Amino acid sequence: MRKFEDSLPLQLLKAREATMLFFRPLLHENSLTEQQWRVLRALYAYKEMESKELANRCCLLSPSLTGILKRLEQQGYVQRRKSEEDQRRTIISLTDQANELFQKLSPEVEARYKTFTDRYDEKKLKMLMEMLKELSELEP
Amino acid sequence: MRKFEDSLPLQLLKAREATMLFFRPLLHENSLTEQQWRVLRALYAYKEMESKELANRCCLLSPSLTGILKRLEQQGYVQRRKSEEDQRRTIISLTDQANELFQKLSPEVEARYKTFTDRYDEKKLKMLMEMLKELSELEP
DNA sequence: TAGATATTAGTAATATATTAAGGAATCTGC
DNA sequence: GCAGATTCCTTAATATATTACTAATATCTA
Repeated sequence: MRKFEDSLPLQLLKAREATMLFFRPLLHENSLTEQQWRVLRALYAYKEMESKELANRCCLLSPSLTGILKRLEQQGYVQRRKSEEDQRRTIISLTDQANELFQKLSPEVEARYKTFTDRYDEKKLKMLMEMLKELSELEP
Repeated sequence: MRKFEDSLPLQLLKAREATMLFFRPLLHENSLTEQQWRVLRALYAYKEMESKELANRCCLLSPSLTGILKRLEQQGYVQRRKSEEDQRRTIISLTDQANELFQKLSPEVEARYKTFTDRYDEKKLKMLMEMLKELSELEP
């Protein structure tokens, strides 16, 4: 078997961890988990979404999303309503409070992104993103 | 702020998920979680290790490792002993039963790895691994 | 249109992730 | 030698991950 360190899933995990070190402190200062932030960002980009689409975009399973949304709702960041056409579907959107949070955090997020790209060349980053995208589209 | 899909942590997560789709069914057939398998592989590669080193290599935090080791011990795959020199340290190693598991699983793991490299060019994979390694060595 | 099937969100149970805090063993400076 | 700091592992509490299952609704088919 290949060497332990040559495991691709392990290296992806380590790379992700190293990247998050740049951003996690900022989230933590604002009492947000990584997953909560992912959900908020997706909703900020797409305005409103059904639960299932949100889970797919955020790479979350629906039982996880259920709990995350419950807590985000308690914190006043998201709201839910039932779809008119299909009563099974729930449509989720951001509150004004969440939009205000984005106004407040965006500059700092970008600043930390710059700190990151100061250390990891942007051209290399772009190439990496393309390779990752291709990888993520594979199917067994 | 950048587009939601341009988030590097998200793409790393998706790439990892896509990769695991090749291997997870095999682990599941053998009642192993991803993390349990990571620990077993590390121990297989390094024979025996202290708890702390094991956690570092596997990218796990020690409270998680405590539970994982407890369950692996119950399943008969690992054994623990106290270090002679330093009574705080626990040294972990594989049982014979775990080594037998590797004999049984190795061929199938390699087969699935080949299925993977049939779809994702090995030269590209090598380049990707190098970029990931560089990324994982960054510090904020 | 009744009845089978599929889809969506959610619940339940267990495993892991994360932060904080704990006890025991070791080290350090004095 | 010893008080205080440090290190290692563990527990506690909460959040998330994963699989299996359920309830409600929607769709399809005979």
